[in-house]
Amino acid sequence: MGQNIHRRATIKDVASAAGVSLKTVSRVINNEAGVSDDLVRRVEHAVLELDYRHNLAASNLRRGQRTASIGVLLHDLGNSFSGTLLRAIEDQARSRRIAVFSASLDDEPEREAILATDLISRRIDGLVLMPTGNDQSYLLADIRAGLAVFAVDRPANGVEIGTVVVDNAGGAREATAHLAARGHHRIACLTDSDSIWTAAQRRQGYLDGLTEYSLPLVPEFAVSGLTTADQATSAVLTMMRDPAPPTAIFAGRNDLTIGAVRALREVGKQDRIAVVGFDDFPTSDLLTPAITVVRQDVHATGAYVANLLFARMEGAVTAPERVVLPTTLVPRGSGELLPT
Amino acid sequence: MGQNIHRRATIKDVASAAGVSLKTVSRVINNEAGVSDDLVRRVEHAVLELDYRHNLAASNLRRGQRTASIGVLLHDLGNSFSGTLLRAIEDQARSRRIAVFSASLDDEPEREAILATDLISRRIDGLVLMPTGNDQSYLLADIRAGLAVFAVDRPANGVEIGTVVVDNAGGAREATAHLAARGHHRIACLTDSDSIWTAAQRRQGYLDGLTEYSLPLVPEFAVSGLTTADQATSAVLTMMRDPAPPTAIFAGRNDLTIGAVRALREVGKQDRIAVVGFDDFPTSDLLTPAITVVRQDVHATGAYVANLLFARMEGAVTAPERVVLPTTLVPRGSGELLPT
DNA sequence: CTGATGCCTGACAACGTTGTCGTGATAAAG
DNA sequence: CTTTATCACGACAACGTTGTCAGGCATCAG
Repeated sequence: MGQNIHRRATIKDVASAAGVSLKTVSRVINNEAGVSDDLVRRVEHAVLELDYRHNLAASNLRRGQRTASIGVLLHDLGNSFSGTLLRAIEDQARSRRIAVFSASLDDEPEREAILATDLISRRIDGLVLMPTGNDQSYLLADIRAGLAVFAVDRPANGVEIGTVVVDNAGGAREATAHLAARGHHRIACLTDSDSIWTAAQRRQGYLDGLTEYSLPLVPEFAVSGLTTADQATSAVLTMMRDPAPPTAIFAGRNDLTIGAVRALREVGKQDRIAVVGFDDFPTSDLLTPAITVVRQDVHATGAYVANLLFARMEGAVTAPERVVLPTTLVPRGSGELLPT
Repeated sequence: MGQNIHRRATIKDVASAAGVSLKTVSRVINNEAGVSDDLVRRVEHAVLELDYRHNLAASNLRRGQRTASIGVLLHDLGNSFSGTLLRAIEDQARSRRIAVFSASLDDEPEREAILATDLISRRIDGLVLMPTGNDQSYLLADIRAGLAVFAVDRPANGVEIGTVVVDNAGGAREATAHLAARGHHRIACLTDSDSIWTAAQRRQGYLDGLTEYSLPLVPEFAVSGLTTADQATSAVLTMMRDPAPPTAIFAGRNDLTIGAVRALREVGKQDRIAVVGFDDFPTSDLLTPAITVVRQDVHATGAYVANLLFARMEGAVTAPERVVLPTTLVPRGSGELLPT
């Protein structure tokens, strides 16, 4: 039943307790054939007796190569987007008994490099990365050494790696067109900093939508650099003071959508200004009006990239390609309000 | 600049490239004093030349003991509760350069044991666990061997370990009292299965609240075993068909709250039936009426348990105790509706 | 010039495990 | 009864790293 010593039992301890050699214990632990039933029993008994726990690090060292672990570096594990991605990847990892290291990058390139190299020191077999810096070439040598790396949500730079993204520009274009088709001429656009690839793509899609309907771009209504819901709220409040304010808003991320809705509530215009948001959120159907969104299937994205990763880890040789998953516009009310 | 070989460089390779001994390379890598500037330069050059990456597994094996990694086993990394906990723990880990393994348990005891022992094989130094099974005694030997373990959100069984929970019963009691104080006599209660500790605690708090106001328990209104929002919706719809339906609802988890709100919308009673939910959610202020909730500070909980864990890992010796963090009732409207 | 002192450096063993190979015993075949 | 094949088991080295210790060299005091 274990003793009070602090040192953990090793196969050496198990071996002497069972009166066999190291190698025999190793064989029993790894379910190798060719050990008599009697010895198997004695070893198993000693294992329980000494609370022996296999040391995977030592095993991996000796066996070389694989550690059956991967790293997942995303924007912020606390938000539902990254959380859902992580969960989807984890589900694929579980069935293969692969352990998952995860961490948040918070859009800090330096952190990305530190965390990635730390994980590489731990000899992860694979890495799913939501690139933050504009240079991932530090991964080159490790990729050559056999590390499987895939980018998700955004492309990487300086390395040719497989990438899974959604059709940000297409979804944003569709959202904008959806509004324009209903007669809106002054459509605002809220996005995060252009240095964030998804934000830039969505803004571009918005511009495409305007072009498609021959609508002029009103620079004051196309605000980028919005990081938080609160910033979106004040941006919208500012616009609403314009003599000819927008009659519709395209919000480039769910927190910005929420910020925009708060602003419209504040000025009592939530039933008159149309809103389409990029990215769904749990209670979007419960707001009044319910929020029309461009939905991306985050879980599917995670599952997709995980499958690519594990296939590569299991030996598949594929050229690095960019997979673009589709988005879906979900009309719920807010996006179907007509201009007043 | 690296070659096309697949084998990774080891300090041995670096040593021969730099024309020094293994040990000197090791010294340079670990920033140990007592190496001449000339050799340091030569070694550093060889390190870059060969794309050498330190092998932490081998290092840990030799150094014994610590791996500077922890495990975090929570209910579901994809939901915001677990996600926020993970993020809070990760933030504490980061500053200590500790890597985090994480996984979801989905309330499956078997999975808990498998994942925990897998992580122990990898010699994690610490573990934060949201216990799922009713027996965590399998951790006993590892705790004796020095593994730091803390439970979060729910207590563990079969082991005496430090635990951080919120005042589920107190918060639920307060919510119920809040409604009763406004004249509600028929208050419904929606909770998950009693086998889930938090659910049972919240139900108990509800019962305490009824007792405090000398209200009778109407069994049909106190529904447990609700797992999903949809189940909450249908439970509420059923109640609403009662000749004397509840005038207020206490929902024991945020998804159940959302399910209840959907049901009330469906029967057009969202402005007449009061609702208080346990656990806040992002848009609770944007619904009409805005939802009154009992809030727990999930990030603080995670930070708290992480600090306990790291303090223990750094040598603090503390008796296993249960920390109960407070909850806050946030009135927003739905909980202040008066009985009709 | 000798001995002591200090600084660099490297040889070696060890961490816990497993692959390789050899040994002895037993069984099957001649 | 001898030869060969088969089987169970163990000795040993190695995975990549670092702690220990000893040796070489230069410096400095006597």
